[in-house]
Amino acid sequence: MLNEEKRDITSNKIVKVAHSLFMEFGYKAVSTREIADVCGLTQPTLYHHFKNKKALYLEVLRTELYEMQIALERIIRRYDDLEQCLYQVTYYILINKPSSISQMFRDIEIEMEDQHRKQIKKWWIDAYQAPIASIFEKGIKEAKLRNPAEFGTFPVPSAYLLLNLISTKGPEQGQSEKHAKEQAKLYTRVLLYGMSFPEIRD
Amino acid sequence: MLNEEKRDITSNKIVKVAHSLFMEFGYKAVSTREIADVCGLTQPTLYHHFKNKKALYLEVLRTELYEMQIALERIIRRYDDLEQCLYQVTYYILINKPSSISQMFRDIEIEMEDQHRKQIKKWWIDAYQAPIASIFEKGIKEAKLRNPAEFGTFPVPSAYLLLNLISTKGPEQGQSEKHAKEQAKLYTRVLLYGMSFPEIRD
DNA sequence: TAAAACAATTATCAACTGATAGAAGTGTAT
DNA sequence: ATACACTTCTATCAGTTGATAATTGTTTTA
Repeated sequence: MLNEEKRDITSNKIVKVAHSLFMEFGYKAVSTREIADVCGLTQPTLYHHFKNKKALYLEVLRTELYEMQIALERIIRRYDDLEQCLYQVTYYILINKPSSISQMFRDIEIEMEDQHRKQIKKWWIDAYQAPIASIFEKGIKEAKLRNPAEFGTFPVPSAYLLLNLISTKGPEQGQSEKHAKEQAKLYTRVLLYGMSFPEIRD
Repeated sequence: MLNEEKRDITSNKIVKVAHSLFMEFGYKAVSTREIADVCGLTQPTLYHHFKNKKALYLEVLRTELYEMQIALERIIRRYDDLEQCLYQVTYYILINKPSSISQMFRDIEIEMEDQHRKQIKKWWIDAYQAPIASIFEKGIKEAKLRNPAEFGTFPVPSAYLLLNLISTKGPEQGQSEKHAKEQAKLYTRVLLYGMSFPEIRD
């Protein structure tokens, strides 16, 4: 095996393992030794591949957010119907991000320095905010959604409404594969149509 | 000053400080020395008032959740109208819990042992889930909300819909006092009436 | 094949973690 | 005033943290 390949393989494995650990337990709660152990490596080896723990976390975020951006843009391109599109996006995030978004926010806010935060924010906007906001923007243009000026549902805040619904995991909500479909359906329906009886809206 | 008073004062201060630190940075990221420093005490003093770090965290949760329970029950008793009640509850949580709920979930899930988790879950249900679910239950009984069997909006899942909307804080949402009112209004309206044009609902 | 480049190791570091023991100080009660 | 209870302190512990230096072994290149 070439050294170049070897390096890539190891680096990718580290990033992959670090990703799952960081997202589940948070930046501070995961030690570099834990990551190395799961990878079958010794801890100093991580420092051969990444400058320090923060650099590794940054790389985790970069790959994570880039993959999400590609996936969401593909879904949005594929589905033209507003409700269908929202459902697919919601389902994809539910399946692929088991409760990692809020953890991410905290770690970015607390553990990262300003210089990195700006870079991460850019990645975040490209990956989540912009794609999802574009769905709502289209819905508004096509007059399928309420007047944002009256209801406060501008594209970007609307994107966060959806993301908030998705991202927090309650103390007893497991995320099975079929349950995710039901949840995605519920989220999109409530977001679009609300919980009240349509007949008695004043 | 009586020794008894002194002890209570110190204990309360520790709990109060620990509360703000734990909720902002998470259980693992906050050291007992940090808590002691903010209290103007030395670290071993904490161990005179609490058996260990976990016991302190438990006490923090207990007081926090109990206060929330009292407050929510009071609000629900006061406001009879569904929308008004949801708005007030949302506003209260937004003001008093700056993004601490999701952090709490994580810490309970990850850092606590099973025996404590069950106790905490009970506190949680009494403080958040049951009161908020009761609002939706009433709305369903009064036929102000959709048929849960068709829409999936049973009282308890509905409560989590609201809590999810409230609890996650995006990467750029500050929580000023006036902004909280707008946000609370937006959340309740969207939850009840949805984002779509009422006219073109099929 | 020799040497240069590279990956991964062992050994180690200072700083920090939660936690304990025992002394010192402070207030209470007889 | 003396004895006691209680609060807080200093000193210290073993374990863990992120990080570095020097070494070993492997691969690539000349």
